[in-house]
Amino acid sequence: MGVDCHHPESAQPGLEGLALADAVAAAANKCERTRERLTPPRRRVLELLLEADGPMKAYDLIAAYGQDGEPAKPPTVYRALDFLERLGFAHRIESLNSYVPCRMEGSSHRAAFLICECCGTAEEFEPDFAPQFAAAEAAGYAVRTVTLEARGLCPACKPEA
Amino acid sequence: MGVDCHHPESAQPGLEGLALADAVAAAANKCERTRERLTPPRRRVLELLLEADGPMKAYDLIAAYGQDGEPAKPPTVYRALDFLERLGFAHRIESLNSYVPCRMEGSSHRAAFLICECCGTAEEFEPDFAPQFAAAEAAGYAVRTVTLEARGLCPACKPEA
DNA sequence: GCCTCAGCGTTATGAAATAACATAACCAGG
DNA sequence: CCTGGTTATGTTATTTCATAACGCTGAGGC
Ligand SMILES: [Zn+2]
Ligand SMILES: [Zn+2]
Ligand SMILES: [Zn+2]
Ligand SMILES: [Zn+2]
Repeated sequence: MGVDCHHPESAQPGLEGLALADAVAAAANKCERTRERLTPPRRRVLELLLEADGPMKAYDLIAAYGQDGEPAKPPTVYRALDFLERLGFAHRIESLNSYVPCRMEGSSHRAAFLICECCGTAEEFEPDFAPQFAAAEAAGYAVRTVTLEARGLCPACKPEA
Repeated sequence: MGVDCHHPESAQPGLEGLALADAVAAAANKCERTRERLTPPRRRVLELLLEADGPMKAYDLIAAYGQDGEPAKPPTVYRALDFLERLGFAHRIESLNSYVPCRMEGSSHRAAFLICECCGTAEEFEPDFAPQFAAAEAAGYAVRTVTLEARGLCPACKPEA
């Protein structure tokens, strides 16, 4: 991952079996409550994100889309990603051109990530934007969204303390 | 720019004439001090960034590269951008796939941007990452770089208070 | 001088995202 | 029902963004 250190694969195993089904069901419930539709392509892309061991590229999703090995057409996946982002079920990581399922409980939140340059994991955390937000307001800005991506080494990949 | 409000062009006019020459000369000096080479393509791309009224896309730079109208080849510009980023003369804005010249005085700094979704300006500011940094360290992460991009409306484009 | 290597020019290709338009499913009102 | 507005999908093609690979050149150390 750009830094030469060779740790095993991602420390963030994807969901399987029941856990996966539960996560999808939770999303479905949330959609019902807000009268949004978790249609087949949307559900499929959400599954793929949840199953994955780390951030997925759009074209990884496209390739993995069909259970029979048939890829999806790009718009299918990009539309599903738009939906999942809008509902807060997934986040785009700008600096990786990649997508992850949301790992936070609370519904609407501002996402931020700690990205390991060795093993590729991207851990979501709940940032405190107070200082930046205050600075922006002071300058007269009306902030709508904030992207924060910190890159470095995760505990597992960090050369021992 | 995604939000329907129609303000005039970017509020960040590019440099011209003397100011431009000064800025380039300053970069050249800094390179000399660190034994880095501000070669013609690097200088040219820096000029283009400084002249611009706002964030420039890589292919905008490619198109504008030749004084005679001849575009550059993509690698020429991407290499120059890599250099300028490395030296701190330019920054990439991930959420726009765009580049801006560095507007801050201090040499090595962590860049952050306030991006107006109406007029397209991207104002650089010096963020205080203390809280996020502390949180990351507490989690065992060794943070190397941080990307922060806040999107919203600038004072000029904000519906009057 | 000679070597080394960073930088460059060039061709080609790969990766990421969207435009545009036709079709199909959903749903509320009549 | 059915009909019209709305939302979502299927499909083709294209655009936009970025890098691989290779050979050449010229600056600077010895
Ligand atoms: Zn989240
Ligand atoms: Zn790691
Ligand atoms: Zn800067
Ligand atoms: Zn503005």
